[in-house]
Amino acid sequence: MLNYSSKELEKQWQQYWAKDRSFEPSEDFTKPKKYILSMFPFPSGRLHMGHVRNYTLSDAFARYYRQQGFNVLHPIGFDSFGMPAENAAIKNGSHPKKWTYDNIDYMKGEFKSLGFSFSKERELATSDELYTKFEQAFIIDMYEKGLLYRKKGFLNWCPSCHTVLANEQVIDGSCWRCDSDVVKKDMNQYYFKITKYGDELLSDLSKLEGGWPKQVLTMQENWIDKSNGLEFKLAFDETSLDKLNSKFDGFSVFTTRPDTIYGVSYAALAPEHEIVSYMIENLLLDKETIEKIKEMKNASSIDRQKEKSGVALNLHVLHPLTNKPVSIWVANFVLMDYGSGAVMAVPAHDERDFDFAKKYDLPVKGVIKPFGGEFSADKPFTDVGELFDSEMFNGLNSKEAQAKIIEYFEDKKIGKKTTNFKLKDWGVSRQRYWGAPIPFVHCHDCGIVMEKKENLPIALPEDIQITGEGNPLDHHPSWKHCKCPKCGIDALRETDTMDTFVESSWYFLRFCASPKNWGKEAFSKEQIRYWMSVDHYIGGIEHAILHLLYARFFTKVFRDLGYLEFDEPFEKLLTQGMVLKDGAKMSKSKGNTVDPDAIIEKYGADTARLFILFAAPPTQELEWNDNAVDGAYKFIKRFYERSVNVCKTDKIPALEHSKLTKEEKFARKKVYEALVRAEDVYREKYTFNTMIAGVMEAMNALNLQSNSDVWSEGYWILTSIMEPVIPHTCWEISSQKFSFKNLAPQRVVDEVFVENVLTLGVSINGKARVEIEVSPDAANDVIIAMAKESALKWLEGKTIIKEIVVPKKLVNLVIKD
RNA sequence: GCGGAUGUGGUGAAAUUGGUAUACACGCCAGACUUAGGAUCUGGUGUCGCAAGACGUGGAAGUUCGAGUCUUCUCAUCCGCACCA
Repeated sequence: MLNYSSKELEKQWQQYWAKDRSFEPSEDFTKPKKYILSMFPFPSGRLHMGHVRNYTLSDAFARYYRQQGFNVLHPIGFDSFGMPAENAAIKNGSHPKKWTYDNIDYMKGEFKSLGFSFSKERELATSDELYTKFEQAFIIDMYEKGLLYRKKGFLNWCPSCHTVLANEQVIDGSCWRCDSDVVKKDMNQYYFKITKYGDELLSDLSKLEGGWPKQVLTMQENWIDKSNGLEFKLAFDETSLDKLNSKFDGFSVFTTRPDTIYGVSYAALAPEHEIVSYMIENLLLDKETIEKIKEMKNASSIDRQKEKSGVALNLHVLHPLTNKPVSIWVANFVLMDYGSGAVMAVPAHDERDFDFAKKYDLPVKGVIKPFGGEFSADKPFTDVGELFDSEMFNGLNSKEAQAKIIEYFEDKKIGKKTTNFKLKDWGVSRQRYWGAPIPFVHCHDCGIVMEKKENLPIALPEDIQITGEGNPLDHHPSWKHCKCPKCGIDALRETDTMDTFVESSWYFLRFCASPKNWGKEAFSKEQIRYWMSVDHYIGGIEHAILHLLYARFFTKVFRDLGYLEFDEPFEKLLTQGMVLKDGAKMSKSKGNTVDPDAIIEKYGADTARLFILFAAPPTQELEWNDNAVDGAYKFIKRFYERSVNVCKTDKIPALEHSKLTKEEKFARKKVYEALVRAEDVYREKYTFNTMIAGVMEAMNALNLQSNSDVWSEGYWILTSIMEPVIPHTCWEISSQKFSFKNLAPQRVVDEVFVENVLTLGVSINGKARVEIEVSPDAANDVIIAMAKESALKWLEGKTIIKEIVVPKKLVNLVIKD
């Protein structure tokens, strides 16, 4: 009698794997490879069930491909810069570095106790100085290429985190991390020129089709949101020019509907537009108007969306085609950071322009009517239609007119075809301590100067005061004082640090580098060529835009810098569902968390892993169920204890199928069915739940017979299938019984699927009625005759009008009265 | 509003891709063994019905010999984006 004791058994194998260095990738680049990557964690302190699910999935892939003979890279690291470390410092006085690395140590222990087959030697933390060193070098390269620049802008500022946020980090007008209302602030900051890659980031999404979930592709597409249209200038009339002291001769606008241009009845500027600012500064507007504009500017983005409002500026531009005067307004629905911050307004054919016009009683001039219908000024007509009141363009349909009008503007050199993206440049400076310093120096004479690469890394000082007020680097007595790398005079270091999403934008490349060269280079082209791209990338859907977009951007930049030779980093993306308890996402505030350590303590790692993979397919939400966890434990226990029926052997037993009993044949069939299913699951479906169900069925079938060769063959295969899921138990069985020989590719034996009797369903008018047993080579007319005989009771007094035989499945008889 | 998904027993979920709906597991019911246990084993378990049988994959229609699966419409839930000119 065997006794399953998860604790001893698991510990023993974890020690074996550590000692044996079982999971280190080989440096032999002639072998076929698989790069299996799960999104690395922030070292928050302890793993939660979402992590466990994530790494259980990647581990299953990694172990499967190792069995199949691939050279597998399955690394892990820690995305270890970031605000929670600093917040912990503010709260309880610990140093962010200590807090971070203590957490990392603890979490590494958890990885081990879960039996994850990560490469130990390639573990890294992005806050390691060696990592910062190469990152800063890349930043310098990007600056030299003009892909990083500094400018003043209206930035998203989180008053609670005391730092700026990228557009991607503002969710519904709130901070993605702490949920505070984000305000706009006017300040200097560094930007990555991600918009330069807007077109490619969009068009290359098609290369990912099939490999990435559709949802993620759509989300990225919507985020980048490209639109084509016409950009042209609206010029002020004489009176307005005078009013503005000839400081501005006009402003440019962008439209995707040039076909509606004859319907322009006013134009509107964003409250932040430079012309508006000029008028306010020079008191060209009355006090009341200025107040209203200030109100618009200060409104939160949510308030700003509630109701349209605006004020007239008493300025006019001339319509570019008709030369008629058009009044200028400031409107809250015009956004400064899209297009040029100004729009031509066509209330007759645009919902927003219409609402605004109604409120301020502005003219509505229709120029497009439905085909075969008339324009009505009651509501905007936004569909495709036929142009009228549009001079030489009358009668065209609006689609054709768009192209013709753009052409006309280009001919006359008064406008041009333009593409606009909703995607903005990525603002990366953060006014916080625990991040990678931006490696630039401000010199009075030379301006912004790059640090010399040999001086990298620019490391963080450790003796800092973290109070939560202001930027600790800025307040440090000596750190920022330095010499200008160019001219040598006294200068100041940049005290902003980088957004932590910069680190996660290239960590998957760093993993490709052999650790023995980590000090010398970030990675080599040869290593990258071999390991990339990532074959399976597994993580949460919450990174659909942020991390995955930035990582794609960096890949393209690195390609253009000559560091690599491909366009997309992640071949296949698997986005796992959330882990729920009582129908809600597990969270500390709701008090519905399940601690992985407690589950391991009670049942062992294999139970946790089995439950997680069995309870739901990976992309779906997973509802935690204590009873079902118990069930998973019982299965493993049975699986282990019944291995007493298996004979020790180092090759798969040869069985003479025809001599076996019915039960023995059935057991073999179930075992090989499970194998076929497993191959399918790993190759394309990833529905581990059905694979495990198959193994359970096979176990149930094995139990119905007692032939020890059938047991041995069954376990030879089942332990191989299950090793990626419950590795400890399977290594134990495999070492006891098979000297590990079965942890290798398995061959499907077809003879077990050959039946000497087929059971067919007989249905009448598509309705299942009885079953008949026929020989596999029975002719259709014999089958039909048998079917009729078996179904006599339903056929009495009816006429059969059609007979259908579906081979190996069923017979359908169609009857009528 | 736009976009993406999902909807099957008491529960988590299967269904070889148009061929006998509910595999596997949890739960529940009954029984066996008991050194009484939240262990193990055996059997049962979609709904209605004594039964024969009828009904049954959110709802309605359609295509088909045959639909959970395909088509159209519709309802509900979840997620993402949202004044983008």
